[in-house]
Amino acid sequence: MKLTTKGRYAVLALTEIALSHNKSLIKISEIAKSQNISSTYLEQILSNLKRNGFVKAVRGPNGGYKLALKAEDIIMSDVINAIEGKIEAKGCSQKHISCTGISGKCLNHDLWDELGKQINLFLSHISLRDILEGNILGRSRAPILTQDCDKMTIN
Amino acid sequence: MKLTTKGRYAVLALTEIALSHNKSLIKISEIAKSQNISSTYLEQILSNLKRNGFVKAVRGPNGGYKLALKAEDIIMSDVINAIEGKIEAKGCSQKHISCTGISGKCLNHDLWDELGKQINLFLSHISLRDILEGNILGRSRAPILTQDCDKMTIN
DNA sequence: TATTTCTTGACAAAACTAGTCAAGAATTAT
DNA sequence: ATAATTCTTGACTAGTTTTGTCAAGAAATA
Repeated sequence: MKLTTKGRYAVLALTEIALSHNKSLIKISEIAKSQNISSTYLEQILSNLKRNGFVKAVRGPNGGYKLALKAEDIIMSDVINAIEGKIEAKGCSQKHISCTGISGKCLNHDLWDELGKQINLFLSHISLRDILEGNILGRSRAPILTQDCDKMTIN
Repeated sequence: MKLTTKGRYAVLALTEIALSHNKSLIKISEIAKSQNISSTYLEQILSNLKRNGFVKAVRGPNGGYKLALKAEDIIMSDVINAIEGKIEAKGCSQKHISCTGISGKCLNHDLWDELGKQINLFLSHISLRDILEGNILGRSRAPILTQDCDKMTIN
C-alpha cells in the first residue's frame, strides 16, 4: 500500500481544474503556480489522468485542461488506483511459502486484505464533488465489531 | 502513509509468538525459518516490538520471545504506529503555501486527514486475538454517506 | 566456562520517489 | 502559412527509503 505525492497532487490538480471549470480551461502552469508544484512533474500526473479519462486536454494557445466527467462521477478510489496503482496492503501473497507458516494457514493475510478493502471502500464513496463541497470530515467509520458477527453470517 | 514489509513482518512475528505461547518461548531463528524471513532483519523488528512493550525477550540457551501483553490487548494500530511511524496520509500540511491555493482553503487536506483517520480507526479495532481467531474478514465498513448524515443508522 | 540467544549499530544494495530535461506534436491567433 | 502556445512523451537523475547484511558484544543458563 502506498500513497505518495503523486496521488495527492492528482487530487489537488483535479480540484483546481474543477474549480476553474466555469472558466473552461486551466493550464498546467497555472495549477503548478497556484499549488506550488513543479509543473514538469505535474505534466506526468495530468498525462496519466487524461489517459485514464478523468480530464481532457486542449492544446494550443489558451489551451489547458478540463474535467472529462462530472465532479460527482470522479471517484477517489478510481483516481488513486489509476495514479498509484492498485491500493492493496498485501500480506504474503507473493511468497507462498510464508503463507503456509507454522499455523498452516496465513492468518495475517486477512488483515491486510481487509484493510485494503476498507481503504478502497472509503475512497469509493468519495467523489470529487464531495471534496469541492467540503463533505469529507467525519465520514470515517469503525469496522464491524466481533460481537456483531453472529448477526452478519460471514463464514 | 506507508505500509511496508516491516509492518507485515511485525504482525507475522506477533502471531507466531502468540501461537507458540503455550510452548513459552520462540526464537527469532524459528520465526525466520517458518516465515521465510531474514532472521537478521527480523531482529530489528522484534527489537522494536520489545522496545514498545509488545513482547519480552529472554536471552541465553532456550531463550526467545514471548508476548508481553495478552493477545486481546495488542492492538494493530499501536503495532503499526510503533513500527512504521504514525500512519497519516498527509495532504499538504508541510507546504503551507499550497494549502492556500486558488480556493483560499485546502479542500484536499480533509480527504487525506479523514482517510488516515479511517485507517487508524479500522486498525484500532483489530487485536492480535482477532487475527489468531480469524476474526477479520468482512469487518470493513463503508463511510457515512452524505445523504445519511441526518439519519445515522448503520445497519 | 561454554554455549546459546538476544542487542546494537554500522553498513550497503536495490527499489522507489520526486523531479528535470529536451525534443516534438497539436492547436490557434495573426 | 507561421509563430506562439500548450500539451506529450520518454529518457534521465538525485535523493530517500526499504530491505536487508555483518560483526562485535552482552546476558543468561546448563
